[in-house]
Amino acid sequence: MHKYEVLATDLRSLVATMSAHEPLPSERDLMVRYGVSRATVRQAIGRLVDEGRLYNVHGSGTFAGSNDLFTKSPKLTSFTEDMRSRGFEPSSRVLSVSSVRASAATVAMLQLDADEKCTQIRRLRLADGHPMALEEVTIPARFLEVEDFDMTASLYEQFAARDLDVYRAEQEVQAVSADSATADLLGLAAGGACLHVTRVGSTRRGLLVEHGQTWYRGDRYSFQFAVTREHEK
Amino acid sequence: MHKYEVLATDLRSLVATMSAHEPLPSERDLMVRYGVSRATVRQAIGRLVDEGRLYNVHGSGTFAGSNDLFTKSPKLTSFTEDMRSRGFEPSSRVLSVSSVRASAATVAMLQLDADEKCTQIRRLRLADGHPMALEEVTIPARFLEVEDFDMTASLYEQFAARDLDVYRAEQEVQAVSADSATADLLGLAAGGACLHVTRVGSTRRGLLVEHGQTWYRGDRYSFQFAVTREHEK
DNA sequence: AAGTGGTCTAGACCACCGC
DNA sequence: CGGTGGTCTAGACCACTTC
Repeated sequence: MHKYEVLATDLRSLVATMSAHEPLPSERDLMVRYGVSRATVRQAIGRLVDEGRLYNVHGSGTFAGSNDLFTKSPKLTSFTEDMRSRGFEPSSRVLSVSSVRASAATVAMLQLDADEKCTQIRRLRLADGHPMALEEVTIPARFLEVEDFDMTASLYEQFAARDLDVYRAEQEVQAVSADSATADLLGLAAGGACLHVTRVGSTRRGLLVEHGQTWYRGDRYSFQFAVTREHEK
Repeated sequence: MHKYEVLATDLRSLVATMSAHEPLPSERDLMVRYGVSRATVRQAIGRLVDEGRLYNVHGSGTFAGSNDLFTKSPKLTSFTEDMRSRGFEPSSRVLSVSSVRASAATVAMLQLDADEKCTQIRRLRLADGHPMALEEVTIPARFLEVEDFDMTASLYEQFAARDLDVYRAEQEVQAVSADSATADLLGLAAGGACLHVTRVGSTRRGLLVEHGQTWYRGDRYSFQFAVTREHEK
């Protein structure tokens, strides 16, 4: 455990007890209190600023953030983590596991050879036993063969076991009307609105590992995140 | 212009000429080349990592990222900026500017007093002259009075003129079916899918400035962003 | 073992804010 | 003016990868 992590953890607790716009002790104050250098203090504070818990005002101080609603910045989460954090108990029903040749879209997204063999998994994702999303994931077979897929384990665990941890994903979100097959599976009226998410997952080293599509029930699922302006002021 | 910004700009150009997974010169190399300290080099590189242009591998090096499609992290943009970056020419048609009492939702979102007077603006947003989104923004009247709203200027410019630059926004995205009035305005079939975005905008100091709702045409608008795992490894 | 990024120190000066 | 955060330096040692 590094010093800035210890400090960041401490500050998180401190900030939790503070009200909005209340000032944090100054950086120079914190460095003597914790017996660390200012760079270390700043690294810890920077972390909390990224999390939306603090904000800096040049020349004035560092202050507690204002919103406790959904302060978090967007993070890569699995369906399981996502549902747990929303207070649902996740489960899933595997609809099919098959060997397919990559579609043109997958070839482009994952930069594959034309018609490369892939493993495709379709799952119905449930929250507290009710359909929440329909998911289709396509993975180059050289990363995961059909016969190696373990229906009882999470996909990301299986990636991790192969040293293919998905670290970064690019997502595209769109509103669509459910076709009848999708609506059926999700328990939605035909033509009901769905949140359609396309995802390309890659490892920390940029290896493109998975191409996923998910259709979330529009009436049960929403997606939250914070955005900021890039320029500092 | 600070040194790390100069370096970051230089590195952005360099990275643009590199192919995926190609190694960047080492940090120690860059510090002698540019005559700066290692901390400065790391600040510049850190910036580019945040932008998705580079990634670090502890013990091995820093490398060019892999995707040129939509590498950017989510940023706060105005409709105007958003459309321009997609290659459309934005315009808008003001539907109404009115004085309203804050709805329960707005009161909660902006932490207002009950029934506080607000200015509400409804606009149809166009891209290349075609309807793209319907937008409704509610602003406490103490920030912007109805009679002070300038229909010819951008809303964010008017905020800026009052030192109320929106720096951070929390958004919630959902798929909904358009009601008939909305569908009419957007030129959509009744019940067509819309991307519904709720936004709470705040200044750098956390002052809650605006509560907005936007309905984007599902068939013309999508929303892209990258996410990463939070833990470093 | 050599080279890389990750953490950390103990300073310094600058830019900005509030009194 | 004093205090604050923002930038920068010139080191040091650690952890990790590669050979």
